[in-house]
Amino acid sequence: MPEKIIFEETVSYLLAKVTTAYRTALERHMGAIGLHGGQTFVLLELWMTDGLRQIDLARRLSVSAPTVNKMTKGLIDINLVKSSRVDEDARSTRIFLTDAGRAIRLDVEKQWIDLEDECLTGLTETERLVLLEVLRKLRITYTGRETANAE
Amino acid sequence: MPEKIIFEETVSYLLAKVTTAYRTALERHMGAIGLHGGQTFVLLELWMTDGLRQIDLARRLSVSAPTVNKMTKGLIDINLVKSSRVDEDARSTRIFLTDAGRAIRLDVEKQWIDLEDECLTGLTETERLVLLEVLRKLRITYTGRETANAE
DNA sequence: TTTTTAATATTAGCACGCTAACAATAAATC
DNA sequence: GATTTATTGTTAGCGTGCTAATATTAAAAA
Repeated sequence: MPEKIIFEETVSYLLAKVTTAYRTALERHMGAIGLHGGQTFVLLELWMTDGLRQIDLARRLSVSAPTVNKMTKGLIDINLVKSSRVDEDARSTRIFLTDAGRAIRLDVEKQWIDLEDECLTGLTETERLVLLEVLRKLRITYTGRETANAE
Repeated sequence: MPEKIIFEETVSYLLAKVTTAYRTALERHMGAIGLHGGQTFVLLELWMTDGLRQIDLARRLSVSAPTVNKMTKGLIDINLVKSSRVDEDARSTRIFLTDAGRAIRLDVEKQWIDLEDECLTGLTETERLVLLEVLRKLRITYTGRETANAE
């Protein structure tokens, strides 16, 4: 007999519900300081390593090249980042932070703390630690990568 | 002294990485049977309660009215669902499953089992149970609702 | 050296999330 | 009954993810 699957009781189902809701919360928090969700993660990478090429960002963020292209365009439009062609390779452009791009870090950190507090509401410390570990595993499962700093 | 926040070690950061990757995995699995991620969840609701209005779907799925409008249009285009105006209220339309819309359930269940298996790769049974509980809590935190069957 | 292949950025177009704005209808209020 | 308010669906437009296709340039192979 084929076992009847109950969608609502699967991890995948709940994960889908949470992912949608979480992205909305992220947009709300970052929108408060004039940023969008995806743009925030580009800035995070540039704060670690300024002057990355689009292809580098795509690899570190685990997103496609066109997605990076749009996100950096958005950041250029609001003057947080600028793009420079380099002599070494006429194909690629390097993305550099502007002064404003460096300065907004404090605001992002403040919002991030709020976002994290909201996220942890109702979770015990044990649940938080297990969740961290499980999310790391899920990240590897889906992206095949543990950290952003990969070649 | 302001504590230095390490984004990569927050739940929010990992959640963001996993959400993006998970949505891609969902698209891949459902794409294999000609569906998109969002459409799948509309079907799930209609399998439970056929003939819902768009506003009902929006509430149960915790998404906006325009989003439901687009997703149902997509389902109508591929003939899994049809929309009927009702006498009782000239504003609203009710969404009904077609025969194909009922029939595709078996394919979705099959894909869903694969999706769930992939998701659970590398997790222990304890981690799975804690994850389920935590995801339920996160869902409430972000949507203020525990189940889909809310008014 | 010439040709082929690979790498990088970009454009077009789709799904799915959102908000804002609008039309039509129903319900409530005066 | 007439007016106001609320509900429902829809359109327009944007960000963020994707794939496919294209131009340009670099690297490899012939």
